[in-house]
Amino acid sequence: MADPDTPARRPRRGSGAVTLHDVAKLAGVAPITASRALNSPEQVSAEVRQKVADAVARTGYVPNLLAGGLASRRSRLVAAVVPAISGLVFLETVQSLTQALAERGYQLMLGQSGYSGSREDALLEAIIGRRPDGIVLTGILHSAEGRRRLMASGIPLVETWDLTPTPIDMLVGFSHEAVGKAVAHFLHGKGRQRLTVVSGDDERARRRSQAFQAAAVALGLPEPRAVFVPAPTTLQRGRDGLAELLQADEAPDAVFCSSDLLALGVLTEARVRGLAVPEQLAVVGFGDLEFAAALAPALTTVHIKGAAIGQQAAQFIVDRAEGRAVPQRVIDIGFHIVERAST
Amino acid sequence: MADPDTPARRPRRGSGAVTLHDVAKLAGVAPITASRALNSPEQVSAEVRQKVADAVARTGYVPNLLAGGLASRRSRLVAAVVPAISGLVFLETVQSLTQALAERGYQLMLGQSGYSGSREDALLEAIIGRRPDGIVLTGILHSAEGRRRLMASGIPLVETWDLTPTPIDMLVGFSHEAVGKAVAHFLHGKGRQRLTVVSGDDERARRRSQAFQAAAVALGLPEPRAVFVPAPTTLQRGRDGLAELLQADEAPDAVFCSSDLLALGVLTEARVRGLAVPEQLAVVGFGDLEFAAALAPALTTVHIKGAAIGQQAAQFIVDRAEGRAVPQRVIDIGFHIVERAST
DNA sequence: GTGAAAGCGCTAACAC
DNA sequence: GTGTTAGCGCTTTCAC
Repeated sequence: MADPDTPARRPRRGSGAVTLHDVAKLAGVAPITASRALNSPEQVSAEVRQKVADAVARTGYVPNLLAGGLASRRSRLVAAVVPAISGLVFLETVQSLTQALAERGYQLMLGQSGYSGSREDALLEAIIGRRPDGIVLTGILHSAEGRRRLMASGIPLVETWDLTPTPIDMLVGFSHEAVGKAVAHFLHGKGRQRLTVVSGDDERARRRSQAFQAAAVALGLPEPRAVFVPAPTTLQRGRDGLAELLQADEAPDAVFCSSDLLALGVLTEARVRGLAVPEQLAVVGFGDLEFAAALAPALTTVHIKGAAIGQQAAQFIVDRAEGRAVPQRVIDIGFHIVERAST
Repeated sequence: MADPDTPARRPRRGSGAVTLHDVAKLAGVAPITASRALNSPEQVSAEVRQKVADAVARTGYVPNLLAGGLASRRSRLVAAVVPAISGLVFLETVQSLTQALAERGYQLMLGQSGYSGSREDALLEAIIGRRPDGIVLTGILHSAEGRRRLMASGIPLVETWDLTPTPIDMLVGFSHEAVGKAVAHFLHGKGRQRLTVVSGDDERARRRSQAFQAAAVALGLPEPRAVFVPAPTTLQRGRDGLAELLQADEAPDAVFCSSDLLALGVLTEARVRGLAVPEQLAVVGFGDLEFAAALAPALTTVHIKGAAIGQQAAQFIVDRAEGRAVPQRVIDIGFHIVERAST
């Protein structure tokens, strides 16, 4: 029973899903009115609001955000890039970011760049191509080309977990150098003399370790020996790290670990070897993951407000996306050493 | 210097970004030809391919995937829903899923439903609205309404980490009941008599625990006492759990924990109390996270091939998205008990 | 192998 | 407060 007016050219058929058009027809209004009833209800009469709501409920309409994003140039999508979620340190940040964004009606897209940065370019293309309302970068961006593309894209960008001297756009982080220095001073203040480091070999962990070593030397201590293990850090690598440190002539009396997981490994290895913590060996971690406080002995560690970083990053991006001014574009969120039984 | 032909009506200006149109003009071809040069190069002459590639490089063109997705009805986006990434058990799955999808040109969108399921509806709307090419569900979907919407959306769906009798669409998982039963048999085989459980209170952990209890009874053992702690599980809750179990008249000689983190807590508490593992107390975890093997004593635990689950889920969705048949829609990936020093 | 036309489903811009 | 029109940037369909 073909319509006699049907043109010869076969029209492109839609996906079959309910569209705003269908809702509008059912509600007896124009599509744009239905759109307003859903997106800016205050612009529309209570009666229309009700009719549209009914039509939505009856049809099971779900707005097509691809179409909406294309038309409005607001995707309500935010991309986050982390080296690898299995690193654990960023988990809290990702979690709070997801949540803070969800509360404001935005969705998180997660990308993993890997610690090496090989897939970085493809990842950036996939991200920029989706025209997210913002990008959150956690950990360094390896390629200069990548930085250029991001700047060229004009998408609001937040760098986190670091305090670079030349931020691309916005930034919420802390100084890794300051962390290294603070831990050296802390251990020195505890009377420790033979400091050492077990660290992941990623760039920021290295910077903490180097600052730690430099500060120790500045305090008149011998230069701390350092063992670097491949990132991401694991318990096993912490055990291996301590084992390696113990091969030297002089036994260390303190270890600074670049992650709590490494520190747990060091604690484990020390226990197995009958090395008393903190009496013979002080152990300091980094991250203050949940388990740090519950270990026995409880782990002294550097606390980073990961949740606050995520929330602030969300705030930055949503403010920008909604056209609000962002006066303060760089925030040093700081850190603090949580002293527990392991030192 | 206004163009005299400019109509009175102000035209809607674009985002200012480079479009396929610009690339095509620069390459001296029609937009559709430029599109083909990028998306199906084999349909186009080498010469055109080169000219388009040059134009892309010169302009820094990044395809707008929102527009492409709207027109082609393929978003190259896959959504994953987990209760909370901080739960750790799903990390490996999410990681491998992200990676497997990225290799095939798809991007992962991550949603967290929370263990309670309160935000679930809003999350589903945000997901379905983006017309992903697939959805991966990890952990149960709480609301029946949610299930209905997902089915109605027609989006390929993979349920994971479980083996429900009535899958919505595709499924890759294992039986939690079988896990509980296997662990009970394992401990019984080791000669343990007074079995107990420390479990998260989420639905699947409960099912493992109940199957564990039922199997113990079937083996002629007394019914294992169970302590349930709020999900997500943590080290501290493992410590608390064991403390509570030890208050009873008869001390347990085995604990089955619903996660490795809980097990680490139990190990820690046992050590603090001078309870020898495995001599006085056998401990079994669940998940086989990286640290399980490196602990002292090394943790016996249930290994789940989280990475394989992620890869298979990716395979399922990509196959469907690209129109390939998926003959086997339900895969039991199994599990196995990794025996280590803690039992 | 290449192109013209017509949308995908939505919203910005302008009327009334 | 509501409607009309014209796109957003891309790809499908059909034609050559």
